[in-house]
Amino acid sequence: MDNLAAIFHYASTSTSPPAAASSQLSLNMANHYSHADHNYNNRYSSSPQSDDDHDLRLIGENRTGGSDNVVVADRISPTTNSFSTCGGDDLNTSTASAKLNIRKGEKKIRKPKFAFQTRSHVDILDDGYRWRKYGQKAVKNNKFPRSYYRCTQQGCNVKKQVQRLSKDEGVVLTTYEGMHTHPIEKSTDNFEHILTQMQIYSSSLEYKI
DNA sequence: CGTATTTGACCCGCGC
DNA sequence: GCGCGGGTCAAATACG
Repeated sequence: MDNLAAIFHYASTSTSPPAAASSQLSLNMANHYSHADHNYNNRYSSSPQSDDDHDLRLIGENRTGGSDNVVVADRISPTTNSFSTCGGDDLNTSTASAKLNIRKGEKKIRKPKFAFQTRSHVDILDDGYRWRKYGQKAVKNNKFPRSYYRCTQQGCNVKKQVQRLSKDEGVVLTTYEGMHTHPIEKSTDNFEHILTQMQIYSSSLEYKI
């Protein structure tokens, strides 16, 4: 999970204020994809294909405008090494946040966005949160539509976009926007649970030593 | 019957 | 100003 740690570090050192919120968001992201990893592998563990050993790779930061930045990561198969780096082309962030309305006297504040490319056969990766779909749009130069989701938790304004790349149909690009204001919903049988148990176990070991 | 999804309309920013 | 593309709304529909 070195790459995941790299993403965490990268995001937490981004210039988008406030740094604390950014750090927490990136931590959320790490949680997200820990879950995605776990569920994905569970779901396809019986698959004869062996390209389920994914790696999450940070492929750059897409910064447009003042404070709108997108951390783009890429989950690749180390066996085939066949990831595409078309995130910059297909992720149009110049207008993605244009709808963030400004009321009178308010300054335009763009939330940081974090995008991940995931090599997956399914569009919807189970990241542990409950999402409600509120829109779908055709994307230019892409035969697959982009889906828009909002976190169903009341008061939590986190959004995500999911789209499959037409350049590489095996790659799903997920863009998160905002920060969850609540704990993850699924509490059992997920990677975070396992991680927690591991931490408890390791700390108890330290205690014994 | 309550909740989630679908989908066309609408809004907004941007480039020409 | 106009058209285009992206993002959101909300009524209709589907689903459990």
